[in-house]
Amino acid sequence: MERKAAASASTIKHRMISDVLSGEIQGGKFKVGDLLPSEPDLSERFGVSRHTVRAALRSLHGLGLVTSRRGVGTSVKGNRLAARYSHEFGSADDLFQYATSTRVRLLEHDEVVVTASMAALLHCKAGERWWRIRTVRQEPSNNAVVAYSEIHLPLAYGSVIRQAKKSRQPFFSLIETLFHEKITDIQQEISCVARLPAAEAAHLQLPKASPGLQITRRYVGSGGHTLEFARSVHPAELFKYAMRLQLRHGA
Amino acid sequence: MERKAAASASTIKHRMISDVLSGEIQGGKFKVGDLLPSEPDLSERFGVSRHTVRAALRSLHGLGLVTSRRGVGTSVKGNRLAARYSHEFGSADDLFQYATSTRVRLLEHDEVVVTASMAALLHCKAGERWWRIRTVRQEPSNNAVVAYSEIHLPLAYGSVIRQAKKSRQPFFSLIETLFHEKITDIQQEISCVARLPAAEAAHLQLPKASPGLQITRRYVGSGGHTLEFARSVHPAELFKYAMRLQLRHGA
DNA sequence: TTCTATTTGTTCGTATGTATG
DNA sequence: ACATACATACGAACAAATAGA
Repeated sequence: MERKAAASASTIKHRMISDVLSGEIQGGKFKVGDLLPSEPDLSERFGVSRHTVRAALRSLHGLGLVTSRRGVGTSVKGNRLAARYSHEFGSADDLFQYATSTRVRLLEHDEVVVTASMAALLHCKAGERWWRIRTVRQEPSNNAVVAYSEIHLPLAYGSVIRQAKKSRQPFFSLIETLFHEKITDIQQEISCVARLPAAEAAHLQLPKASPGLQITRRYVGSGGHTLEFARSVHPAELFKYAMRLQLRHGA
Repeated sequence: MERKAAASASTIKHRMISDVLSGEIQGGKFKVGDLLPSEPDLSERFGVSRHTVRAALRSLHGLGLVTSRRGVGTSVKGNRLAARYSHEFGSADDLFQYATSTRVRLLEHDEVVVTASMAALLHCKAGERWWRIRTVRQEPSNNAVVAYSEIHLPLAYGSVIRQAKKSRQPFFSLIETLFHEKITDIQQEISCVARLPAAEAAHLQLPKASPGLQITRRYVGSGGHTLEFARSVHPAELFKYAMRLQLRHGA
């Protein structure tokens, strides 16, 4: 009831004009780099005030189609609608949406020699020695296990493991502060594992060969090297990864 | 225009005003949900024309801090500007990481009365009538099914279904162009379904009760209403959702 | 229910400032 | 110096949506 079906027949002038111009840009009448007619010229063409033309151009600017330079004119920047959606975090901690409500427990940590397949994930050479840490996350109320994680750290950062036991901060956060590193990039993959390995299913208190949600994250420092690699598995149904992607204006 | 530090020491009136208001919002003088003073009131307060106030508010709107409703006023939408990590897309299409390589096939579409549980997902009232569309996505090379989707659209947008068959564009993209809507928010949830319903498993050419990766997305327009709701299921192991979160500079 | 006051949205006109070529 | 083009800013009026009397 609140939405009218009259779609492209807008009576609003500046929108009509931006529609026409947007169509002409996407249709190729104005190519990328071309200068659009000047604002007074467009005013005359469409029979509207310059103010209205500017409102239309502002909309095109918001769509990323044109860019204006004073003293020069308005030129075509792109011919495809470029919206930008972003998924933003206050900090990397926000990745762990359950972090506040759950408790982490360190199971074990040992030095391992990385295999070829693991090396591909860590972006390092096979045969290198890394720390491997195993943890579970539990709901404090009923002790239900919500995550089993396997974390790999470069040998140099081993001291954060002790710290983590005391401070309860995530590894990457400790690495940032203790080693003056800066996480500039997080590469994350989410997938569904049809049959969890027996050991992991056991940690999650699930029957053998249960399915699970798997999330892998590689934390990359400013130098491009891996600061931490984490793989977590979660019981199916119990865990949900929610995110919100918002349109960013003024790209 | 943006030489550099012109932010707070700008002589441009509308910019100065947006700086002040932005500061007051972030400082807590106006809380989220609060209504800002009306445009005429702000004109008087700052001693400028309403036109200039509107330019300032437009800038705040672009920053995602406020939202305006005709007949009501301008209210505060958020109070934070700088997030550190962001996951960006060129467009909402990029959510479908496989979209370019796969082909979508429309199975059926019908009008349905939304149940109470569905209404919660759609953010509408139970009993409303919506369109429901079922599709599958196939790999062109071997015809393997990579996704089964169930899409809900408000009745008013039914015309895009015909269009989708011809133009092969996603529904939300057609709604944007045909109805002058703008997707400002996408709420996405990723989870693992332990046992897919029989019908869905069949569509995915999987054995009964197979696990699957489920992704739900709610596309929200600028008015806050749902433009499209989509639920997709993918075969386990076959599908991976990858993303990259990058540190934003200047934060 | 109808009416009215309020508030934002659209559009016009006009004038001046500032960067470019 | 000059004309051109966009940027900023003022004033005015009406339309459309909303909320409350």
